[in-house]
Amino acid sequence: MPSESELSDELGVSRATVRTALAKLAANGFILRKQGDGTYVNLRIRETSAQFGNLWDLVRLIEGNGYKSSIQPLSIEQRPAAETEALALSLNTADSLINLRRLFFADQRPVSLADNFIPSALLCEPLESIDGHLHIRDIFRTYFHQDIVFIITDIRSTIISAEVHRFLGGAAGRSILELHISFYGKNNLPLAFGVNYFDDSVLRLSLAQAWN
Amino acid sequence: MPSESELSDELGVSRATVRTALAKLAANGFILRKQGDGTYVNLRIRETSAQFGNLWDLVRLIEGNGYKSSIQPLSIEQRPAAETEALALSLNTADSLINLRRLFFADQRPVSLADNFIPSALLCEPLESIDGHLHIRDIFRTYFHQDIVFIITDIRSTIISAEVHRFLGGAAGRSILELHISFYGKNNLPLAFGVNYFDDSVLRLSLAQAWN
DNA sequence: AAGTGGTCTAGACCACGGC
DNA sequence: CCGTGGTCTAGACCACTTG
Repeated sequence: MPSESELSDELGVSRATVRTALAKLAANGFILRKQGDGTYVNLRIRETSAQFGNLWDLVRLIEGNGYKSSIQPLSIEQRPAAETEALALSLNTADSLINLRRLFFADQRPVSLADNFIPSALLCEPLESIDGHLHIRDIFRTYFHQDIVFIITDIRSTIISAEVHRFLGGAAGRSILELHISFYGKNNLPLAFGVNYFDDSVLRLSLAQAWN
Repeated sequence: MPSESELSDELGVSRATVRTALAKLAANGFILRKQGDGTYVNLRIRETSAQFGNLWDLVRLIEGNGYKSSIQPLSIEQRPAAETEALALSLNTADSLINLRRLFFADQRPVSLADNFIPSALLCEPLESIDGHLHIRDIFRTYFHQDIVFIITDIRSTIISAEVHRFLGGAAGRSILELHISFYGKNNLPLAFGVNYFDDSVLRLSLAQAWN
């Protein structure tokens, strides 16, 4: 690629501006930079399905693989928290939580069963008004008046359970990815905990990383 | 956290310098920033085992989980490439490649079997001189005179095979993570292809991401 | 030696959030 | 309204790679 000075001349902006733009491209793996050498285009980036910014955003991941995404809400229930759920959400056992269960499709094919657990105490609108088709980000904005600031994801491997198999289909007893996602808002407040059963035989989860 | 202006005053540097430093912290999830609001410390970052820069760097991942890492070389062989291997490395079928097989330990416990495939044509030193205890980065520097510039990783889930089970132990028939890693050098040149069988019951693979 | 990206300064204005 | 981070300018020097 042209050097920073060439770009700033051609585009009529300062070199600092060019640098911030190139830094964003480099952070997502689109270009590779080396001091004293130059800036190079990553020709393999199209072989990946995710970038760091959108990782674990199922909708973008499905569409990054070239499919059309859709969400089917399965159930929205309110019930007392089990011990592990309470722990993840900093709740007391038996505090009320909302369990939102949804199925994500790539084209017409189910690729992920997502279970989300949210403390009932955070709800600002009637439970019945929740639209399960929305992106989790918009669900929090609209019905909980909270912004998701960051998430922490655990990646695990598991054998598909009979219950999950009912929704995802395919071979029984095969292994799938299990992503445990903790959602946090401002002040490091736990907003939700999610378990995603993710069929990696349908959807590739791949990403590029610069090394060193 | 203090604002950018406060930091630049207190530290006696320009605001631009403060910004580049904070940007690096934010990219790795250590701090969270919001325009018009402020900069906040991510109190949960210690619960993660990986940052974006060191993801899929097994040595750092093992030590990030609090273990001591060690590498046991199992075998270094030279043989013709099978079809899938040739495809991944842009070789012709039956071109010679080097198969480096190693076992990674966390403390004394095996956590990952790593198979790496490298075109023989890239080798610059005698095959026998290769030290299998080294980091893959140093193996390429020393024996192939190449720098790894970026990698692309596929994350999959699989049932542990009898062969892998011999090395990793644990319950037979359980599911593990299978990471397919392509290593690239300058000019988007494929340097190597690796398959990592990764026991996620021993080592947590978790990371933080800012959202939006 | 020449050119690259990396770091840095000392200013300026803008978009956004909270009060 | 004020303070925050986001963007931008027009310079400067340094560290590194390559021919």
